[in-house]
Amino acid sequence: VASKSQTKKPRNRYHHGNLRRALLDEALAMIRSDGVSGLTLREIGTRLGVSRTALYRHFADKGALLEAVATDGFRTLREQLVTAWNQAGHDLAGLDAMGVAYIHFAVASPSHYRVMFGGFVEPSGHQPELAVEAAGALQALVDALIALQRERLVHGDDATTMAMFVWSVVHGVAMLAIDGQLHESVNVATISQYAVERLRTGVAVTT
Amino acid sequence: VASKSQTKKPRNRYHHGNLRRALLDEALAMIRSDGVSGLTLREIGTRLGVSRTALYRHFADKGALLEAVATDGFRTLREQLVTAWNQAGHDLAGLDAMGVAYIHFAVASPSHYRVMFGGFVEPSGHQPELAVEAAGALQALVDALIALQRERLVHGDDATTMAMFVWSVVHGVAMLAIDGQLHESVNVATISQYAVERLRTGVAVTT
DNA sequence: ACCTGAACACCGTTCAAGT
DNA sequence: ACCTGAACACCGTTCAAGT
Repeated sequence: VASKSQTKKPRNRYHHGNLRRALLDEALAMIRSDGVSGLTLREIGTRLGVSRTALYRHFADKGALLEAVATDGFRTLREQLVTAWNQAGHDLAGLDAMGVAYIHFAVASPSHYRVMFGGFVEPSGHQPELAVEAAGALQALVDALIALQRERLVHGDDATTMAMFVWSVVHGVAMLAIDGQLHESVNVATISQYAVERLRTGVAVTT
Repeated sequence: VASKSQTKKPRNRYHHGNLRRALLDEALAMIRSDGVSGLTLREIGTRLGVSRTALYRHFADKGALLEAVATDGFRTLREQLVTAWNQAGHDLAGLDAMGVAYIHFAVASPSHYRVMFGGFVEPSGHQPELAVEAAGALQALVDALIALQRERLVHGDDATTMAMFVWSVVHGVAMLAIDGQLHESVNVATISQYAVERLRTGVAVTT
């Protein structure tokens, strides 16, 4: 733990301990406080006590930095989905928990979430890592649905199609919540609960 | 019609026929071809053969221009939703048609759609026109659901909550499609159809 | 190998001045 | 009232030069 906290204030050192990680963390902090449009490469350098151009040793350009931010987000999202699924038990309640966890992630880190889905990164990009992490987050959902299918708890439809649908629902709720587009009479908790219930009704096998 | 096409190439005129409308149209054209990040106020002025600062006579700043673009988008979206609802007949098939029309609008004009939902405009803004148009688009959906409730075709749940749920689903599908996040084995038509069907299952009264 | 400082091209916005 | 040209502050990025 001590060796990691060492990289926190690395001033007056020619060789930066782990500049790439520090740049990424600072970018995340700036995005969180000032939004995506408030992120400037120059300010990152200033805050880290490093030249404005030092960043280019670790990222090709601003787009590559945002790509790394998005990749980091998908990794975190997958972890939280898997945790929710495991903690709730591998049943329909687990599916509910994943939906809630998904929306919670987006609402808790709206700007980070927007970098992942706001069109800032090209999905057809040559960087495979982003695609791998994004696919991994979706796979957590597919795996859960397959497990539920095995126990005859959800329809036997194509699992990937079902997963895309479930993802669409929680993604839609999350985006509307972030954008402040939810009608005043319908708060996040209400619509989340309603969505999860209707999701279950639409997907689960009626006994 | 002739009087409108007159504003198309208004060069060498001190008094511009309808500069505000021309600025908005040019902004839409630039967004469509180059994306939101490709929109620059300077280029708009150049293309219209007008000073770079002429725009500030009609819009407070770039944000106000984007706000107008978003407002325009919500107005078009509502029109297309109402048209779909009316043409398909005021029944469950009409609800399907609205869902398809919604996704079609987003996929056909991805950058315009992103301005409406990409966090570029503050929903808490002092400009009431944007909020009015956004609420109007949602209202088209609420009205349809109320009509369906009257005929006992959908559940008697709170219509606004139901509308927010339906909106979330089509919004989620649309955003994932625009972002290119749909899994390769699931194209837009497939997930749209699946979503509309599951939506109906989740919302309709089971006879 | 990694970092620096100056420089370049570009942008949104302001403002005194024109008609 | 509406528009213009010059100017200001800011940004991403490049590049020869340093250690």
